[in-house]
Amino acid sequence: MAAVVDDRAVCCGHHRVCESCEVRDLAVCRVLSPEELRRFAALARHVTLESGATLFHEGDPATHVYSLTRGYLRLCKLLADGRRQITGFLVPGDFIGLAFADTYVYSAEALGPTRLCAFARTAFQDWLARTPHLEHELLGRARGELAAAQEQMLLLGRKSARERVASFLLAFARRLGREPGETVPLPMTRTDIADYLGLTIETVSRTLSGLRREGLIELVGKNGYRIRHAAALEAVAAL
Amino acid sequence: MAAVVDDRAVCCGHHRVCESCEVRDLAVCRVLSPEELRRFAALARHVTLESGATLFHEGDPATHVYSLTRGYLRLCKLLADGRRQITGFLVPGDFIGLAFADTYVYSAEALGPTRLCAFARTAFQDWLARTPHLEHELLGRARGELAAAQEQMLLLGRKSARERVASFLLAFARRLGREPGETVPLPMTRTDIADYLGLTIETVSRTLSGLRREGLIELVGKNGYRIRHAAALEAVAAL
DNA sequence: CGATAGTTTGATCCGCGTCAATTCCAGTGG
DNA sequence: CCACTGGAATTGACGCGGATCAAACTATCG
Repeated sequence: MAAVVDDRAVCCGHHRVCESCEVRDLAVCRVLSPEELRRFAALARHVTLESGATLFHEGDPATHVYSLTRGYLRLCKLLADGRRQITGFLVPGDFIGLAFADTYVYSAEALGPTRLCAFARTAFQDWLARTPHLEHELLGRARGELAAAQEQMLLLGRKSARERVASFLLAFARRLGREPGETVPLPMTRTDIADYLGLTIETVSRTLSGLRREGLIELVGKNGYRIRHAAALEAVAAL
Repeated sequence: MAAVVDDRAVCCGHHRVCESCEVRDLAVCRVLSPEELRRFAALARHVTLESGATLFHEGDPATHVYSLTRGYLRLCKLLADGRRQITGFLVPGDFIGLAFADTYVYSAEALGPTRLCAFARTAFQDWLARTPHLEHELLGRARGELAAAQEQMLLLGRKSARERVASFLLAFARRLGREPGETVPLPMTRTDIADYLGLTIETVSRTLSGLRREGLIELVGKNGYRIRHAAALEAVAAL
């Protein structure tokens, strides 16, 4: 694994414990008292991934859970012949560990330079069992992810290519908290977008070009975009 | 709503409290002490649905959560123009309330005569907050549903029609705990299967006929099937 | 029986996948 | 500064899997 673990950086990723920590919104910390945070910090280790590195592989024994503090991850599932489905993109503040128990059910790969907090899974589970309000917080997160997963099933099962791309652009902008009109970064490649939307790279490219030609969006370099007409794009998305 | 609520049937759906109750495996009860069960029972009401009835609609305020005791439900999401995606089928023992908070994120409809236990959502949430090990149980359920949802995304995004149908037949048989070779009931219509797999009714029908012609499965009436060659079917499913 | 809803099967069509050829950049080195 | 290079993106031509349209068949229920 290309992950670099920094054992000395005992940090839960939350400013109440660690001044140097860059994350503002770490699920597992938000609901804790200072005393709880101190004990919690002892469990955490910083992990750094370089661009394209794999955090863990689908099917491997699940040794850790993580909280993403910087950068973006893609979660991938593979078929035997290499076909790939990306089940989600993670942004800073997301927790990794809601969907699996003993083995990872997807691979996690860095879209660029990435930082995480890692927790040994068994220790985390033990600690979770003694911290009911944290479990409550995680259940809320799971709720949101389940609803999002079902929205994605609707997209994959019933929407056209054009509707899929429009839905994605709107959802990703909202995910990053960007106002309509602001530039949204696209940390993933066209291939990643295609594998997330159940399309091919060519169809994604053609569809983006079409939306740009029609003035609904603006492409900012190759790794960013801006929504010009949110209402029109929402109409295309068939929400 | 076509639901019939029986106010006198104070029953949590678990035999330890209610002799007449038919369910064997009710998530919200399994982890409770007798005393907890008694208090819990006061929250529950029996609901009966006739075939095709709607338990609740997508977008409505979420007033209740449920535990399915008898029959099968489909969970549906609709687009404005009527396109439908079924995000899951529920079988006895399943809990309904993991994916939504204030409003239902899908509609729930009975595939046949159905019985449920209903719990007022607010009361259930209050009670949940005071029962950590129940929250733990629900988090485990959410974990399983999330993993299943991601498997379904892989199916919808990347599998061919043939692979989808084969995957569905295998997964549904396992879901009902049927051994390979046993007859599996199909309580849903071809339309339901199509809307679950992101296909049309014609494609589902053609594909089932094809698998039957090849001897991989046997169709038992129109509402049942038997897997003749599990290994071959698994190969088709591209697991 | 007829009526109705669900299913199967066949013929045709089209959106998106596939294959192929440029084009566009971000590096990198001279 | 420009030339070169390799990976990513775009664009075009064409074909196929599954959707659509149409019709016949089956089962259930009055």
